[in-house]
Amino acid sequence: MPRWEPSAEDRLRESALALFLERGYENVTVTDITDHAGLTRRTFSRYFADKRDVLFAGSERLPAVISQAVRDADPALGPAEALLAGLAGTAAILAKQVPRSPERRRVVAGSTELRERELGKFVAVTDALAETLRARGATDVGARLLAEVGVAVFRAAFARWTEEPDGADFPVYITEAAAELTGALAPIADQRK
Amino acid sequence: MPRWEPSAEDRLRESALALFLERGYENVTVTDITDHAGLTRRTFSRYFADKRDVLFAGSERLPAVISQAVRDADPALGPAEALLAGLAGTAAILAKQVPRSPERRRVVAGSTELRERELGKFVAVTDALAETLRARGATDVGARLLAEVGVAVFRAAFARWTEEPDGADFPVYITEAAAELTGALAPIADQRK
DNA sequence: GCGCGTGATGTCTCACTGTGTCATCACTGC
DNA sequence: GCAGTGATGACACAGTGAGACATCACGCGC
Repeated sequence: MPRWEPSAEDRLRESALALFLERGYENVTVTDITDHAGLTRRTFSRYFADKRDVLFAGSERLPAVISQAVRDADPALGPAEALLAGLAGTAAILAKQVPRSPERRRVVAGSTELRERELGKFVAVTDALAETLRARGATDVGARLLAEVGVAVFRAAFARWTEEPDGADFPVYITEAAAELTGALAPIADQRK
Repeated sequence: MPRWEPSAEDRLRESALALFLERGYENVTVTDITDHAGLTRRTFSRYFADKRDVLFAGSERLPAVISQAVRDADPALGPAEALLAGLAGTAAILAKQVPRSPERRRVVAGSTELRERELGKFVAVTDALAETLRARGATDVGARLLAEVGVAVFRAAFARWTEEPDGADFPVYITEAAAELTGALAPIADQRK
């Protein structure tokens, strides 16, 4: 229930993104952001755990969303197939819901600190996915590795999608990346039997 | 060429690890570390970029070491096979060279901040590996994904190796993890053709 | 043997971050 | 109206990372 100027949180996020794009993440202080938004540093801390966090709004929901999608996949599918279906489904939703993805991506790519944080967010996704895949019958180590591969595929697809603004839909990139990976892994897989 | 008490850098690392193990990473300040080592905070900054860095000595060499191992693999091997061979080879060397791995691992596992930093280090490995795999004939996207999978396999193997002190050799865990992964991916791979 | 330069370390200082505590203000419901 | 509640501001403090400069120990040439 916002009372003052609407939605301090959104204003902070907007200001942050704008300033980061303009000067680069490292050259912007929290005070710069709050001044720009007409608020104080203390208020910033109430909405975001730290300076990096202002760029990762809603990411705490991603693990639940993705694993739910995998859980909801056709029960006849094995773990790996369910994983792919779930990723593609999530990508379709995400592509519409998350605004400013390309801008955010550019800022994150420009700072080691931010890339580290992003990786941390994906670890949460990996953990949740591994748990879900175990529940769908994968072995312990297999579930972990499958989850890790799934996240890698997701990130590769996400990168291409944001880099090609007028390219294909997000889910298309997912199946493409997965095909490319299994192709590259085929020599090892075949030798296995 | 150190002149005073031998090797300030090593003393700082030792002190840091000891204190982190004793009280936990978050509850130790840089001043605590330097006091313990008989040095000053300013000197700490000269050896390490930040507080986390004191736990990641030598990690900047890892990308070069691993990619060199992949480059050195039998030229007859394809990218994926060379990757596995290189990882196993590096693991064998690493297992002997890096001291205190289990302790370090325990500390890192106890702090989100440190886990993030570790992920960042592995990104450098992934980048170097992707470049090497491209040189060995993998496609752009395929090289990236293969590298990512390689790092995942490496980390899974590393985790098991440090968790089972009297278990098998590090390289054994690598081939085990790779086999498990290709097994889990088989359904997708088969459907591909 | 001696001073000199070089490099490692210490001292001092400052900007920035993250956080606790308390005051203040705007709106809600009575 | 008026008390209460919740968002925001003001102030303070510990911790970090970094610049500028002083200082000290060693190795070398004379």
